[in-house]
Amino acid sequence: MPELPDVEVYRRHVSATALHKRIEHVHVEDDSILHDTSPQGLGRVLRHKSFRSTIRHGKHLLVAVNEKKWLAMHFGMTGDIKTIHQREDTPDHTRLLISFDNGDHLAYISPRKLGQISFIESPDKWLQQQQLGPDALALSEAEFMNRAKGRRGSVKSWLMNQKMIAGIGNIYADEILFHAGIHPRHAVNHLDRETCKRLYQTMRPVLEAAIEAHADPGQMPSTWLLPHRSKGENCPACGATLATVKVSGRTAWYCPQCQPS
DNA sequence: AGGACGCCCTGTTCGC
DNA sequence: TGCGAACAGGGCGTCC
Repeated sequence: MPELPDVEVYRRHVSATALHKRIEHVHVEDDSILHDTSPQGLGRVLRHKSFRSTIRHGKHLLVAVNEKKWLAMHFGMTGDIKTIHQREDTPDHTRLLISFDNGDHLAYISPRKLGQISFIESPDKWLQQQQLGPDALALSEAEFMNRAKGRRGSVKSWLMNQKMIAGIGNIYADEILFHAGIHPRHAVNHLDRETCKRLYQTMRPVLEAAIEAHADPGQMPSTWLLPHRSKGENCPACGATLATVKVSGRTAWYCPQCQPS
């Protein structure tokens, strides 16, 4: 689930429920999710401290312990963040459980263990090292156009390339292209200026509306592609049967009528 | 440079 | 219905 809108929902949740509380226990259920740290290292840094603030960049959630220590969380293809109250059962696939002194716990959930957690010292420096592009919601039209310039390859793989723009994955790339009326395989460098602008101007409202819907497909408008991406379903705009094509090794859902190649 | 592929994992869905 | 195959909202490395 975790693309930009999902991670923004997690960020807001952490920000609203997990800041300024004393951390009592840190339990690592599966250390394969740890990157460049250990259960001991994690405990040493977090125990008896509290979280101060949060930042989201693309699909990454960063939580500050102090200016020089940030917990960086990534979720892979499946993941979630939940608050557990008191003695409630911890959710399945909880890989990290952080317990606060008020009895609440923050659970980092990663069913397929494709997520990763690490410590970083400087968000700015780290984002640069990771070569992540600007966050999709913090990107100007001019820079968007600029980044598209001279790129070869399909528009969908360009949108999903985190070094170009951070935050867009398979689902929202499809959603944005659907609303912009662009075929996922269309070459980026063949998009005319107007179409490229339309793509930019579609990206932000789609991501923002998805956040408003709490990144929950059930709360998204039925005019969206997202609730319809399965075999035999019809385009919510024109009724044509939806089609799929492989792009960057992932399945792209699109409407052959509304998004001609 | 960018596409195709395999891989890391495990739970769910698909198709015979 | 049952079972193995294919697939799933990410990203990395390798080969071409």
